[in-house]
Amino acid sequence: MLSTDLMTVGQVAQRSGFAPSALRFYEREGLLTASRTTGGQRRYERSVLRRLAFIRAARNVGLSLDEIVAALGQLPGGRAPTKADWTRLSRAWRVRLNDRIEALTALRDGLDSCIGCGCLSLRRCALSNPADTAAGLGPGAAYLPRLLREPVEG
Amino acid sequence: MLSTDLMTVGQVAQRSGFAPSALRFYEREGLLTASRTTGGQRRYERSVLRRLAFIRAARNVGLSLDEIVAALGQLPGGRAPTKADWTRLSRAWRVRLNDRIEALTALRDGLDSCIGCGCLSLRRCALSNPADTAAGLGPGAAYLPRLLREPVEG
DNA sequence: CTGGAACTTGAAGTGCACTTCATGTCAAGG
DNA sequence: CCTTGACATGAAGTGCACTTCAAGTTCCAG
Repeated sequence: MLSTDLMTVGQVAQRSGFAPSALRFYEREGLLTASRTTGGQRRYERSVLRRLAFIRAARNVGLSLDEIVAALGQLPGGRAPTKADWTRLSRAWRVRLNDRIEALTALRDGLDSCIGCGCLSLRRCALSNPADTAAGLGPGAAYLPRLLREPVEG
Repeated sequence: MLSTDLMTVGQVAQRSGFAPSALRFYEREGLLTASRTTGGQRRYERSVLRRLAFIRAARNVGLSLDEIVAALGQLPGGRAPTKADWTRLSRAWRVRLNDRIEALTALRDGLDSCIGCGCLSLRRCALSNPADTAAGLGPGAAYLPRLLREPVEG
């Protein structure tokens, strides 16, 4: 057992569920920091687990690592996030989640109505046929929830 | 105007919202077929638009191209899908969508309870700490496909 | 003090879904 | 016929998020 409460990569990996290679990668990318032993090995404070939980939650919400770096940057350096910090982030995430849920639900309901209407040709239903009915509205077309459409040129 | 109802890549691209390079890529990957002019240029039948709509819908549901190839393979060659074909596919998709919706909803509710409970440490709440309870889910827990991870607006 | 697991690094590899590039050919309006 | 924009090809590149590899070093229980 280690003499301090510092953790090795292996321990952090086990406790966080991230692979050691991911932890090193995150450090290179500026998402994590770690102190070093005289021999050069990483030693993590326990707070890194919170940070990793934060990172995982953010990934689950759909943020890219760049966005997470930005979000972490908004939490004033070093110190634990205040309730205000957390609330602000949470609110932004909540919006994202709601958008996604809404988009997926719309898609699912479209699918249901497709089954219901029995449109065999896949020609009329909104789910399968965005291009023809809405060609004038631009690529990717209309009925598909905006969030679920590809970022095609505008 | 072309003498037949066949379409060029450019036209299909414009009508479908997929880039020409994507259409060529899809052909290489076996998702599409096209006839050729004597000069070797691709000519698409109009049905390709249905197929592309199908592909887009499948992508929106979160299927990989490999999965889409498999799904398309289940539609007996050439002929239009029967109601049974469509129902079977739809059911599978519906399950996927429900899983996603459920996961996101759980995440959002976790977020809500985080705000509500004011847990500043990010230590106990379900949102920030899935790792301990779900480390077995694998690295990064990237259950959100790239399609669902769009940049934050605003 | 020692053996071996765990750690270090930079570079390269992986997988997905495409896009871009270089170079050359085709099609159709004027 | 000629020009020009659209099309063809294979190879290589992109971006994300990591993982794997090779070769060497460190830590610490026994």
